[in-house]
Amino acid sequence: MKKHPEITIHHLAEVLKISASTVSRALSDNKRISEKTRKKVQEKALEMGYRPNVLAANLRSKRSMTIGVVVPRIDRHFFSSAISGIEDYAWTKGFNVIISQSNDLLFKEANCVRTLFNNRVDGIIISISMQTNEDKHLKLFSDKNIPILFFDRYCPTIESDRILVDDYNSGYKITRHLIERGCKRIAHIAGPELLNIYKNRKEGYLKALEEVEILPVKEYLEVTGLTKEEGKLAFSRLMSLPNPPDGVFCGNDTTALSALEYCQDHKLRVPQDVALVGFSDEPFSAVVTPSLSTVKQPGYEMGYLAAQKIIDRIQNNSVTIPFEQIVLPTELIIRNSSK
Amino acid sequence: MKKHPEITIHHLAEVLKISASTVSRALSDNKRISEKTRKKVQEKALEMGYRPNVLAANLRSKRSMTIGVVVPRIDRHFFSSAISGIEDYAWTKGFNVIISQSNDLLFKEANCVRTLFNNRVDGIIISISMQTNEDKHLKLFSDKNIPILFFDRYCPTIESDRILVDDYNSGYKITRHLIERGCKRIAHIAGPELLNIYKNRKEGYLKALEEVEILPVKEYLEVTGLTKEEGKLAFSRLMSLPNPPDGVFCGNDTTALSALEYCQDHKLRVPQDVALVGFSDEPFSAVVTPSLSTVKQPGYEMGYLAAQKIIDRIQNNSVTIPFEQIVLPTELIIRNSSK
DNA sequence: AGTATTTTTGCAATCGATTGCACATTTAAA
DNA sequence: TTTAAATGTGCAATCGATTGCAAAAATACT
Repeated sequence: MKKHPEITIHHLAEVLKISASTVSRALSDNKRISEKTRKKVQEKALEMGYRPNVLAANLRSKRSMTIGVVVPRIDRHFFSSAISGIEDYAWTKGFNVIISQSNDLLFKEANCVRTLFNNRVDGIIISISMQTNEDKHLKLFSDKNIPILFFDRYCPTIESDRILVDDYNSGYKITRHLIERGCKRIAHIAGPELLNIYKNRKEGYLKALEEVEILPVKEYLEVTGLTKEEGKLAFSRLMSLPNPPDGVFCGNDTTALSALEYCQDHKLRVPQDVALVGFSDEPFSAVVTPSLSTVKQPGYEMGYLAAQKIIDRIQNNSVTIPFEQIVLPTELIIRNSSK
Repeated sequence: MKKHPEITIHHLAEVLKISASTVSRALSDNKRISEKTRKKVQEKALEMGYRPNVLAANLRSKRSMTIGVVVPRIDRHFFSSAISGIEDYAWTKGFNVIISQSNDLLFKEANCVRTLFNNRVDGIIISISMQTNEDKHLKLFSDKNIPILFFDRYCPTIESDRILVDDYNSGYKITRHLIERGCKRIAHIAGPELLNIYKNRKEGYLKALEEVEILPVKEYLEVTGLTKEEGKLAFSRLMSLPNPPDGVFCGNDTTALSALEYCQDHKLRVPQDVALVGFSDEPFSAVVTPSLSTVKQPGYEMGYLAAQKIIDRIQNNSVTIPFEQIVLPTELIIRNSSK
């Protein structure tokens, strides 16, 4: 007797003395197959330990049931939460999630995108790198009409769905908060203008100042890469000014933390001497001393929503559905660093 | 003229007036193709924007160039670091990484594993859930001789490669450290015995006590699920003992943090009244006040190594290579919580 | 030139599932 | 009973690349 190392529909067909097409249809619950044969086939399939060959099915149907994800770094909490959300939803719909990280480098991002493209993912969810100042690599997808969805950091020149948070308002709320607690000289450590998220945060900041008729001071605006090191440098520049700020809105929690460290080293009291607010609500923010005021971004929810949106578009890939830009609200969390 | 929405080797063959097989061989640098035609084909391929159909190739060659990863939660720093390492290496070798999370639930883990199996991943890297007390679902892989590799949390009944850290020694080092700084009554908040990592940490703890002839006190050993809540409860039980401990080795940083919070709420000084040590070196551990002593596990390196190991096994899938268990050293980081 | 040898190329089957179309069977309607 | 409609099943092509085998072409050797 012949051994069947891997059962195919043809083996089932042979055993059941019906055609492979019937088996295929029976297994996919096609309504053109009678209840009787369907049951017969499914039972036999189970009995013989049949497992469908996803590869073959995908080849034929020209889908891969896979969505690609590109993020700057997987090990950053916001992104891993988002991925968690993506993964949770995708899994329920039978989609796989292939992830890749750009390390905030444009060439690496282009590389990832191309690989995902060659692997024929059905759609791509991406948060672009800090260096991304062109969209050639992304055109690959939009040109071929493969759904692409940006979350958080997006490329404005590509028409597509976007899941964002309200950075403008967040920047505004933070600054308002600093004003209301009595800060007079409010500085902002911003991220690269290239990314709209940072630009918007900055504009929210400026708007809040304008509203209470505080003139923005050029020296109070630092633009950096928002790393720990750059943050510390920027903050030390700020505090070395003849008239240093008494409130600083840091572009993210990492720079806020390095500001905090600077203060500890230089015996500055937070928030008495200078109030600090960060951005993102990293896991450490609630537990540092003093605890760090910040803005909470719903990472998991964004990911979940992103997955919903893109799978929906994959499955109804009509070009008719207009692109949607969903802007989620954020939550200002006031902690001791600015109380 | 006919439009070619997606170029295949057949289109190339047609244009170049050679056979598809030659094209296929030329593209894969097969040595049986002359330099001349090879160049000709490759240039044309580039010119026409040919991209190989990975699906078709994989179907034929019965590989998927994909490795599956199952972790309890993606958004935990240790795991996201490991994934980052896996991803970085796999990418260099042209492998994709499909990730899935078990949420520390056995049934979800079994589900993930089965899906990956059906998707015909070439290998699987897994860190098992806290509930995993059986190995049926993993047998799927070992039975079919598909490489499986455990990292950190492993299933002892499955023969396979493993990348671990030296939990026993870590537990030992932590306890030694507490002893040396003068602690007399040392407690341990342990994780479920089901997982060897926790068992080993506990045994390291016991070994250290034994060495200095401290008799283990039953009440000083708490076994929990190591969540924030359970940690707090366990710690409060410890501190409510008639003779509370003056040093606690917490099973992870999360429980150590909740212990810290308990101390703050109850006006206990750390480390004067009770010294604390955690495990894993979470991002927050260095920045809480007091900063948390802990053990650093090389997450990224473990992931990177895991990917190397499994890809190596996939590519030389001879059964002859004996399974390997790699145990990486950890680093005890002494911070203020136990100084 | 003629044969042996090596190099290069092509034919056709294969991987396993899907699907349009046609044919067969059953059921309903006239 | 006949015709029409509905339901169930099978044939064969298809998705795109790979590969064993054989044939053709190029080269080497008497």
